Amino acid sequence: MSRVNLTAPLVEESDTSRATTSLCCEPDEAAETAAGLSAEQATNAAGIFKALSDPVRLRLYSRIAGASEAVCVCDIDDVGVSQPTVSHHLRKLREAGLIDCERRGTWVYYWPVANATRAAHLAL
Amino acid sequence: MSRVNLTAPLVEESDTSRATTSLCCEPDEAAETAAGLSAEQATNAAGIFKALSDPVRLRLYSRIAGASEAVCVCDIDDVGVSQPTVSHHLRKLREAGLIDCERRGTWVYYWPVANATRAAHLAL
DNA sequence: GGGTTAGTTCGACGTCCGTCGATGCAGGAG
DNA sequence: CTCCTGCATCGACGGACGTCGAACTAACCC
Repeated sequence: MSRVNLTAPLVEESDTSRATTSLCCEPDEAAETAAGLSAEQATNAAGIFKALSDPVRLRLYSRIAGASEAVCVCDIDDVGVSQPTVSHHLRKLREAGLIDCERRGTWVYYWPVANATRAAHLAL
Repeated sequence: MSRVNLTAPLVEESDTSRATTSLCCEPDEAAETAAGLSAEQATNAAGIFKALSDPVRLRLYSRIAGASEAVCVCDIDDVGVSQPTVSHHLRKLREAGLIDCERRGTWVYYWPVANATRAAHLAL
């Protein structure tokens, strides 16, 4: 663990410790911390991150997004979970707007939606 | 909803439907679909995405990552949830390796960890 | 028609997650 | 020392999530 031990003794120095007698939350620091995302932007981007926050789902997406053409489900269902589970994850990715699909005869093909990860890139 | 209705009539054409009589999962399509992430890569990147998959947490991170200097907790705790919840989310971000912190007198300051989102960028 | 194969949907289970109030703990002020 | 403030931790609650087997549907073939 490289986490800071918050109960440990702690820093001793010097120039910054002078500030401990003044206020921390100054009223016009806005220029530094106001940036951030709006509540709406955060919700949108978080939705994309959530869709990619499962290892299985992320592997499925990376296979779909990395292929040069639409991919058949049966080509990417070797990710260690049952077939209904794969279907469930693909649905989540669809609902997040990251991929789309189409039935071609017996099989269903998936492909990535262009620019679907833009909001996520802005947050990173 | 722009989702494909999988129970709908379905496409009628033509050149691609010829392929329905052949196999879908061809043995040497590897070059197209093998790409994807390894199970380990996916787990790592998914951990980062998971840390950013909550709107509140994403806003906290964007404020910390967007600031030019370390940020005091009290400068970013106006996100609409209680103080223990903010602390909980900051801990999650720390455990994901996205931020780090340090105590300075009465207050605790947070800053982003450099290159912590690299694995996530690779997956996007 | 019946049978088979590909894939989604349903229902249930256990686990994880976000939220809160209450509590604990460190540091500064008097 | 005692009070007060800033923040982390604890314990509990409700809801969401990942997983599976079973059931269902669409398409193809005989």
